[in-house]
Amino acid sequence: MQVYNSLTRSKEPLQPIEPGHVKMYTCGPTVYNFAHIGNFRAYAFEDILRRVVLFNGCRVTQVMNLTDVDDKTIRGALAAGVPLKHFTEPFIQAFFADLKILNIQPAEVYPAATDHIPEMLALIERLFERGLAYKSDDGSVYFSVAKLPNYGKLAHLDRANLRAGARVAQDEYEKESYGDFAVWKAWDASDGDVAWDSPWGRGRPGWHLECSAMAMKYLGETFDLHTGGIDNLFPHHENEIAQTEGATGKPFVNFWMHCAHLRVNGEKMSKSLGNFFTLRDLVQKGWSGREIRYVLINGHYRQPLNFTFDALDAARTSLARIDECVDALTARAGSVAAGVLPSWADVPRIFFAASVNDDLNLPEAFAALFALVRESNSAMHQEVLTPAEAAALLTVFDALDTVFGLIRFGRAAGGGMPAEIEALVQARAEARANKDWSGSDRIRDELAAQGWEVRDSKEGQKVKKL
RNA sequence: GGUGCGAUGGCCGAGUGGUUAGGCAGAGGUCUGCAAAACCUCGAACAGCGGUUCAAUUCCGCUUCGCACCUCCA
Repeated sequence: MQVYNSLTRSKEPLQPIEPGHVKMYTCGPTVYNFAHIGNFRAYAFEDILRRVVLFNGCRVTQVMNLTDVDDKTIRGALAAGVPLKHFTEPFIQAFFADLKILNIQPAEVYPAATDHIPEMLALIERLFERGLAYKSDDGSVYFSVAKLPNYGKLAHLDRANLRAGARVAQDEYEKESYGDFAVWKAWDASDGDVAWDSPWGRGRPGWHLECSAMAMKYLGETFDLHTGGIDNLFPHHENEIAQTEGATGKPFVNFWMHCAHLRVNGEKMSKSLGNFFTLRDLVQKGWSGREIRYVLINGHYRQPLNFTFDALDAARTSLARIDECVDALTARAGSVAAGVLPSWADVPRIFFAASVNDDLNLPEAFAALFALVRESNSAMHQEVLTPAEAAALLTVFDALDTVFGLIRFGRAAGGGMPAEIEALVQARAEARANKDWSGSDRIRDELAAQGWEVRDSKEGQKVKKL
């Protein structure tokens, strides 16, 4: 497979250091609130990446950090009047629950920043040894960007052209030069009781340092792949590179991948625009995890994605179409063992693999999926599909679904129908046998009113809960 | 000011120097008592202006508009 590497700004074959085993680090949530769908776009992208690597027969070791100490978590804990861990724990659990709703595969390791303070202190020590860190008057420790010649290689930023952004006041910290960033932040009153001892005084780790220390601990000083949202490219990822390469003198990461932002109704998501949604907001509005997942992975990860309710509607209809096809194939296959695949299935099957391996081109992968749906339906319509072929097609759908993660996932449970529904269906069968069409239609309306859809086919009535 | 990205049919969203992306929505048809589903067919797009070329939606330049980052936003 080949992927777009932000470092080289080109597509390159993804070759892991250890053949057949991709080690990746993905920037995880800051657990001060429920994650929103913009966050989940990034996690869904990383999930697809992971699944495509697995699809290619490689092993994956994925590390996703939990940032459980920073300005926002500290502020939240102080406002709630509880210890930091007590404040963050529910959001960590909510995050894992949300991942399940979206069928995002769990990472191998979820290290929390507060559990890795010793590793962080050791890393700062190494930076001092290399002459890359200095202590300021207020007790904070800064990384000296000027000492690292290739600082800016990821963001392609020229230090001479850096200028103050609007995000942070310039006089906030006591730094030697603009561009230096804190690896250790000295305690102040706004931190409450959140502080750790260090050789440089009480304080807490800088955000960038957390990721460097934890990535190195679990994946080694040099590993394959690091991902995140495009907004993390600078300064976060640039600074991770600076810290790690500064300390080790070795390359940190071979491949960097970044996903574009999500917009909602064509606008940046924001609370004031009323288009700010957490996953649970959408679930409360009646959208399922698989419908939301469909929308999130339906675009290419490097293009901005416009999230709309029309798109969710389209996802619902599209998924129903896939479900109908899979159900029909399942019925056709019966208990027959998979036989030879119909020849027309080869093109979409191969096209699918080529698409996902070309920098995760999911839109094309979906086109392949729908080609299979269309051709399968067509073959069944013409009654030329054998049960063995249907069974073989189902194995193909399942193979594709190892990447999509939504064909077999999250479908409304079939289950039995309540006795009163059963009775209505039975009554309707009798009405139909008597060609009592108005009676049949009346019962169909009644079933619809109770949330059950009935369809007539050659095999009889098909009843489905809506 | 710097560094990048983008503009595709009613909506979402790929891709390509010449040949149907795909999904949703829409139109017509087949099937059906009707409906639904399914199948078949169809219409509809490449922001604007130049340039290169036999040929440009695709390559180049400019313009307009939009987005992202420029020190702790996925």
